Amino acid sequence: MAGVSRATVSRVINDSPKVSPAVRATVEAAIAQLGYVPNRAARSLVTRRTDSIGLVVSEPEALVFSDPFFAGIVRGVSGALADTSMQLVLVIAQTAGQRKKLEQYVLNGHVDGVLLVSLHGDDPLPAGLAAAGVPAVLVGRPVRDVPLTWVDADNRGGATAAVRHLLGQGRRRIATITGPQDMSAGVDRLDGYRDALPGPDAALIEIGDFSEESGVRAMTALLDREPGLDAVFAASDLMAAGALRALRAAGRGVPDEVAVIGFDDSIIARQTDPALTTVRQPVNELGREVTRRLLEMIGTGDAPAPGLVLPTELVVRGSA
Amino acid sequence: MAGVSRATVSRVINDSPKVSPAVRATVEAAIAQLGYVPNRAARSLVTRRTDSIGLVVSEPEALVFSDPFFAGIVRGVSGALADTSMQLVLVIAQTAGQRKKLEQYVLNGHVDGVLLVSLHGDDPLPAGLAAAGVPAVLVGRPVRDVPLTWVDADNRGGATAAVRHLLGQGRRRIATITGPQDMSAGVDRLDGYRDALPGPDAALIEIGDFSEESGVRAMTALLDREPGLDAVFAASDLMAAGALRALRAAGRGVPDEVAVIGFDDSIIARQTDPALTTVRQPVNELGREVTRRLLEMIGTGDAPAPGLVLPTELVVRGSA
DNA sequence: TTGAAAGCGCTACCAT
DNA sequence: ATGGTAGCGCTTTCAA
Repeated sequence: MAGVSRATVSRVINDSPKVSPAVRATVEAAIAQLGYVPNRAARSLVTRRTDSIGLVVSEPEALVFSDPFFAGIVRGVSGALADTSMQLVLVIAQTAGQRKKLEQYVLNGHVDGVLLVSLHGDDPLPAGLAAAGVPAVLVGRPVRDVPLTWVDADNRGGATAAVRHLLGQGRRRIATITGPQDMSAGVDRLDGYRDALPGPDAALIEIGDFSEESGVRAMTALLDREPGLDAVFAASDLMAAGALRALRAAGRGVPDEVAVIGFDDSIIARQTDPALTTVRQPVNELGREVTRRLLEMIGTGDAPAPGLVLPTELVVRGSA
Repeated sequence: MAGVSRATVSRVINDSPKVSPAVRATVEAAIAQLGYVPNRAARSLVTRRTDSIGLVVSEPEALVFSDPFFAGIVRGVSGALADTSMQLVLVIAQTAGQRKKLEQYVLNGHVDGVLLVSLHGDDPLPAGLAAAGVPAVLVGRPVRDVPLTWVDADNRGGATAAVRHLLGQGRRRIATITGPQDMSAGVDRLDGYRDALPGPDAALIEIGDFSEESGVRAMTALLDREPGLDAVFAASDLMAAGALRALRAAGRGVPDEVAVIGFDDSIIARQTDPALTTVRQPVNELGREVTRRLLEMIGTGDAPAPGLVLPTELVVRGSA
């Protein structure tokens, strides 16, 4: 229609500098009129790029999706991808079989790069990706050392700020309900708690899994063991909500008798009674930043930059 | 490696019946040993299929992601896709420009089929897809008639059940906070309310947008207009939570003075004080079923089956 | 600055 | 039941 060769059309589409302005205009007009859209598969076949990135959630628990954290990440990622021609492929593996397929899929160049979310310490995927040279960025600091970039919220600092807030209110027996210790978010938030409390008491630490039920269980155990506690820092809002419930069941007043702080500033933090004092993470920025890094890696093929920690912020509400 | 031609390998991979068992075994062994995975782009180029479906969220509000409803859908969809070779592509369009790109993307065969979520009445996309013959299934009944299949929860029945529950408790001035009236979930839940209340009073109806803030606003307006109301049915848990807050601010006791029922049975329903009586939707099944339908349409190219309504269930907690 | 043509890896048709 | 091979739509040399 434009009276030029396929090669020229291709150059126009790919913004090649060596096309005369006149020809470019003609071709663009033809493209517009025909509503022509390049065939992705054909292009992909020759360029060996797929123009898509995978958001990989390799997590046995179905929990992740309901998690506001994940929702924020998706929003950030998709926002950063919006004015790109990149597509977002959601790759989810819950069973062992699916994880195997996932690995093959990702390692075989079906996506140009990978964003890894909700990593557990024993997951072999990051190392595999790094070894295979697949561009990949982690959402959250890896527990074990991996030659991949990552972006994380300042979990440790946020936890410390939370505990200091409790100390500042005169609380002296401050317990904590941790996240899973095979995830950096779990480890770091516990480390932050320890930072603020020199010589912490092991009896004041109970391990949870971020879920509300685990919060109930942990709080119950803590009250049993340490009836004199006057505050608790939970490593997730969900666990804090569970703790609230257990405290109510035990007849303890919040925040008078026991102060409670959560983590995430998720939507439930404002619904509990009293509303949760909590630590906000910049989830959107996190999603944006991991995407930016991944796109850069894909573009330049460059070595991974060092990890980046984004600041967290204490949000004070009624529970502490 | 197997000592056969590419054609035979292709037949093995595509489960062609005309391959001798012996050869098939040899080829499969070679495939396993080489870790060979077919190139998706090349295959796509010749088959004109992409082996991926799009989950299209064409919604100006960022709200959707935080919505537990959406999370459940994603889980259902990805579950139904798990033992398939289909990939899930998340297509999100928030701005007008993105919506335009989305339309082109989808209409140009970049996915084999489309799942549409969170549809507003004025969205031209469903009709466009139907006209273009792109397999598509709607999550939720369309407001305007569209020649596409859909699967929805029984919003109307659920709302009726909720209001009947209130009537059964002796409530007589039952107000409602509706969802947006350009979405079927908003319309149907209002219709269900009307079904249970012969000759409803327009003063008892206030329109919201599913968000918590709109719940606060609507409840405040209702109290202002109808101080004598003794119950309110909100078309979402978020709005119910907002209503709870407004009621507390107004000094009304829940459920004694005013009973409250929400919709969705989302995670916040158990966190509010009192916990929300609400209507549960089978989100997971919804996701599964739309996916099943889409896969069938893609497979057979068949005409759309009639819409399907999945039952909802009243979950009684403290607020009513 | 433009065009001709080779091939990307696969499937599907036609032979055998 | 198997192999040979054309060709899917595009990008990218290489020539002109």
